[in-house]
This record gives sequence, structure tokens and C-alpha cells, in this order.
Amino acid sequence: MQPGSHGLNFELKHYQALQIVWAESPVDPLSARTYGEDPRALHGILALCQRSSRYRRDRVIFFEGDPTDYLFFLSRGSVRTCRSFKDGKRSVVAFHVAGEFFGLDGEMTHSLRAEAATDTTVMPLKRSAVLAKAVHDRRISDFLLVSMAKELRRLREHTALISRNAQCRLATFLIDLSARTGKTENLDLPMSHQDIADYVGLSIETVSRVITQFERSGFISRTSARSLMLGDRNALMRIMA
Amino acid sequence: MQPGSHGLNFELKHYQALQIVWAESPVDPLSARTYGEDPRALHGILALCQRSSRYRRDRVIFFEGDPTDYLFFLSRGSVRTCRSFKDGKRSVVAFHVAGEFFGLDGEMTHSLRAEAATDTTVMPLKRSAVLAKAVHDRRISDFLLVSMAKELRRLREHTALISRNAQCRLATFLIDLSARTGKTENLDLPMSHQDIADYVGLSIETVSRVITQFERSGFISRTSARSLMLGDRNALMRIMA
DNA sequence: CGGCATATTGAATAAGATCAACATCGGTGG
DNA sequence: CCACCGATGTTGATCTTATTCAATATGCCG
Repeated sequence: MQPGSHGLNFELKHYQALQIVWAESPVDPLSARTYGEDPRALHGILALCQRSSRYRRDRVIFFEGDPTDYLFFLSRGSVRTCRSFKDGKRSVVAFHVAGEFFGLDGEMTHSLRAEAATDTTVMPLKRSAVLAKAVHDRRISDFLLVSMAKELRRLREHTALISRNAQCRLATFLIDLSARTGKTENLDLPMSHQDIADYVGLSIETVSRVITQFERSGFISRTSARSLMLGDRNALMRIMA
Repeated sequence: MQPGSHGLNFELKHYQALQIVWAESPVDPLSARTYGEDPRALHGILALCQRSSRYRRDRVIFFEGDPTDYLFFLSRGSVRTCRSFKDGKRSVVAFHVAGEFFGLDGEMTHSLRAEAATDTTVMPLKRSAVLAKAVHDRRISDFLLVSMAKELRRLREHTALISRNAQCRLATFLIDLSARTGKTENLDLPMSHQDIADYVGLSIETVSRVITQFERSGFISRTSARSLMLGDRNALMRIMA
């Protein structure tokens, strides 16, 4: 892959979604005009990538404790960031889908491990190079700010699930995933039930049972375990409370 | 309170903690040199505050759905950001302590409610003014970046609790709180048990029981319900797994 | 001192985890 | 193309953990 093309084969809507964050009034200095209509910021960042890397499902992209020397642009596939505990349990803290950055951190070492949840293509970007460029190009620092603001919001939403029951957790997960991938129907889950379970904090058995329950209630239908149709989104929304 | 003084009566260590984030090698453009040794960035932001506001315990600072016109610097007290659900339950997504910003968001409206967890003094800052100033002063945009990176990391840590048991959740909470407030002993909880329960996703009864359990195990001791002594931090760390 | 918030403790209940058996899927090699 | 096999997902029975409900205690502020 050439540096000039930047492997921009992720869907355009992801990029646009990234851009409109903080879109507000026309007078806002960080408005849609600044972010939304000019791909140069993203382009400028991705120009720092020498070559893209591919990871097969379950391969580790960085470990907990690794230096935060690189951040990554995910051009294809999906990534999970997670932590494993001494008792063998695992928490998936976040999923990332195509068009998103991951590995941004304010410390010198990663506090989480990143793994490919499906086969992926990522563009590694030397953190120091990105930051050096951000010093001279304010659109790039703004871009980072926007990326982080988006991730913050997603984490806040997810955190609010900690006191909710199994149905609510999974309804929220499904609605969120369909929104992020832009799939309103025929939602193909880009991760295993085990990944979902570790993300929402339930056992795989409970995940399976609740999805079956949703199906029996007519909220969703399935062609296979991994490919759903959200027939009644409103019902799921109601469960989210 | 005069604009010149900016109500900087929060403890210096908070500020320093904020500054050393992303500190890395001397050649890093966003290194400790940039952030760590110059209070002008924070000063520059706080100069935008016309007057500080006080909120008594449980008062709402902003509601879910309110426009994100202001962000806030917390100069005294503690704040919780939370969401209430139709079934009457509440999730506390984050606590903020003196020296931190809150209310930063990438969208036009807040997705969470912010309330004073104790009596507080906050400095409201017009978001558009901060961003306008950030355009001309790169230290300010950097400062925002650092603030958000810190909040991201805290949320990630908290999110990982979703699949952990009651002891682990509370041990993590206590250790984290003592680190953030800098109190290694005589940890005074700046929030009610109900707040803690809604934060870690347990009932108040379970919170009470686990704390009692910690006390009986000799990990902590209490002079009152709200003032603890973490006698055996290592034991708590072990429980965090 | 009184009265209301907050916190503790116990007993019953419910939600989800765990254990175990079985089903299905997807890939591989014959 | 089909048979096989390991990985993934489903379903049922039982057990554990935390919730709920209820009663009591303690603290806090007038």
C-alpha cells in the first residue's frame, strides 16, 4: 500500500461521523466547517503511516504495559481493547470499528491490551510524529481532540450500563452497534459471543439466553448466531430505559 | 472572587498531576516541558471565567440534554456525573475532584447530568470562548487534550469493573479515590454510600456489607461511616486482581 | 434533645453464574 | 463433495452472589 493512498478503504460515513463531532453554530471555531468539510486533517495524519499492518483475528496489536509509541487508525475490521485478571476473567473495555483511531493514551504505557476482534488492517502512526505534526497543523490537534471526545462519550454510555440488567445491557449493545456500523438491518456481529459477554459483563450463556429471548419476543430475528435483524428497534430502545 | 485570582485554591498536586500527563522524552513536542512547568495554559483558560459559582450538595450543575455551552473547572468539592433511568435507578458515571475539568463533550448537548456530590465551587467557562482561545494558543488546546486523555483513562479503568465482583469493585474504588485525593490514610469519602453504590453498580446494602467485611478482615478501619483508614493497601490491591 | 438522613444488619428472593450436555457452524482434508 | 473435527453457540439444572425487603442503628443538624 502506498503512503499516498493511505488505505482509505473504510466507509466514508465513518469519516463523516468523525468530522461532525463538535459541529455547532457557524461561528464556533471548532465547528463543522473546520472539521467536517476538509479531509486534509485525517489525510495529514495518515500520511505519517509508512505501511499498513494486517492482524488476524485474536492477534494482539499491543499489550498492557507496552509503550504508547504508536497510535492506530483502523481501516478494516474491528478491534477490542481489554484487560485480563488474575482469576482468568477478561473485561472488554471497548470495541473499535473501521474509521476510528485507537491506542491514544495520556500515559507512557498502555493500560489495556488491544486485539483484533476480526481480521483487520491498521495503520500504525508514530505518536511522536503525530504530535510533532499536530504542533504545526492545528487541524491535526483538533482532529485528535475530536477523536478523544467521541471515545469519551462512548465510554460514558458504556459505563452507565454497570448497574443495568442483562436485557438492558444487550439491547443497548445491539442498538449502539447498529448505529456505529450504520446497519439498520442484517446486523452482522463483528465479534464472538464471548467478546460481547466480556464487554457487557455477562456470561456467554446469559448473552445467548437474552438474545434468544429477544428473538422469541419478536424484537429481532436470526439467520445465524452472528447475523441478526433488528426488526423492532423501538422495543429494544424501550428496554434500554 | 476576582477574575485575576481565578479561585486557585485547589491543591497544587492536582494541577501537577494534570500537567505531567503525556510527559515522555525531552524531544516529545507535548512533553513535560510543554505542559509541566508552565501554569500559563491553565491560567489562560481560567482567565475566561467571569465569576465562580457555588453549588450545595445535590444541586444540579447541568442537566442531561442541556447544551454544552459551558465547561467547568472544579476548584473546591466534588462532582458526580450521572444518568437516571425510567425505572428510578441511577448510574454515577464519574466523580470529579478539585483541580479537574468536567462538562467537556464532543456533542451539542450533555448526555449526562452533573450534580454537586459535596458543596462545591466551580468556574464556568464558555465553551466557545475556550475554543476560540485554543485556536490562538496551542497550549490551551493541548491542555484540553491532556484533560480528556486523563478522563479517558479513568473511564477505561472504571469500565473494566463491569464484570468484577463486589469486593473487587469497592477495593478498586477505595484505592483509586485515595490516589486521586492524595490521602493515603484517613480517607474521607466525599460522597454518600448511595453515590458509591450507583458508581460501582451495587446496592447500598452490599456496599455497606463489603466495607464492614474489609474492616473485619483488618484491611481498613473506620472512625465513622465516611472516614476510613486504609491500613492494608496491599490487601486491597490483591483483591483488585 | 428531637427528627430526618444515612448507614448497618438480617432474612427471603431473584438474577445471573456455573456446570454439564448437546447442537451448530465453519473450515480442512480425504 | 462430503465427513470429520474443533470452535462456537444453545439449552437445562443447580448453585452463588447480590438484591430486595424489613428492622434497627447511628449520625447530623436544627
